[in-house]
Amino acid sequence: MIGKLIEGLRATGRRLTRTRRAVLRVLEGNQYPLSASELYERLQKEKVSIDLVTVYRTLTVLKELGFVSQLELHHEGQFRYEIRQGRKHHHHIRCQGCGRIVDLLLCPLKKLTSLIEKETQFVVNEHTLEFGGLCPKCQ
Amino acid sequence: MIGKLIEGLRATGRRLTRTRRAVLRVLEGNQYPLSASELYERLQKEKVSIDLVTVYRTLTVLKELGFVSQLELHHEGQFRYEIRQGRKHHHHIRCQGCGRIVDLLLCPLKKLTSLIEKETQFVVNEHTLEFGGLCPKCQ
DNA sequence: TTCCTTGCAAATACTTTGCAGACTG
DNA sequence: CAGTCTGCAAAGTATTTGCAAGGAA
Repeated sequence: MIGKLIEGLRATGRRLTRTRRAVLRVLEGNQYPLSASELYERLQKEKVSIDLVTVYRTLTVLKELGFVSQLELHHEGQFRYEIRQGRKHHHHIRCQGCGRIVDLLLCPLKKLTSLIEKETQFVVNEHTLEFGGLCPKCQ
Repeated sequence: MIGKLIEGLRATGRRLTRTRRAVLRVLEGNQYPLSASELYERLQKEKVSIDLVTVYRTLTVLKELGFVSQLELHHEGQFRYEIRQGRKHHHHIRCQGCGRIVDLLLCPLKKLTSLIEKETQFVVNEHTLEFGGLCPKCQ
């Protein structure tokens, strides 16, 4: 992914830096979407010297370049970020007990969109769908 | 609705006040869910003297009593509140241009829930579904 | 009169911005 | 070397909490 990142950065007059590389690496190594502060903590554990502000700025850049997507899960009050590059459209389910987040691969909403467009006269560009419940350990 | 409110307040050792009555009235008079600060502005326009903090506290109480539901629409970074009492389960669509929020009456997700429970081993308790697009005026 | 409720000030949590020095290409 | 990037400090936004005065029953 680094190759494409360099390409994307150059194309927009930006540079590949130690911190951008590190943020992308940590995101790639994670199963579930991370918040800025979680990302910051992981980087600290890996002895990567970085400021929280830089984490935010880096995530903004990666989002602009289309490498990550930004999610807002309900009842969280913060953003989360996950690698988007090469991943299919998907949704999430979050455990109300422990907060664990799991991907859902199915998306039943494509058919629904045209129905909603008729009902509301909107042009639908995006949707968010999220489930909440209890994971096996928390039941 | 005031009758039921008094009942609910009394049952939990609370009182009916000028501000609680006013907050409920404004919410009832609105088509779409309001944020705390929007509610505050409306109250000011109606010459109701109230503090923003009290708006938040009142909304919390109304939520606890089940009179309003709290929503988090995406890309907003704030909560919104709408009357829940006597309303059916529904979702929303929000215009990416002007921010207008419209109710959707259909909910296609009941059937999906059991499928997701099988897929993830979670017990599903809630879901959020939201669409974003452009309303007729903003297209 | 009791004790719940309110307003004001301040704190909190997450995120963004300003600026000068550090680093990439 | 030019111009981008970073860290630090500070500001911004939404929301919550502490406390003493005000108000409902």
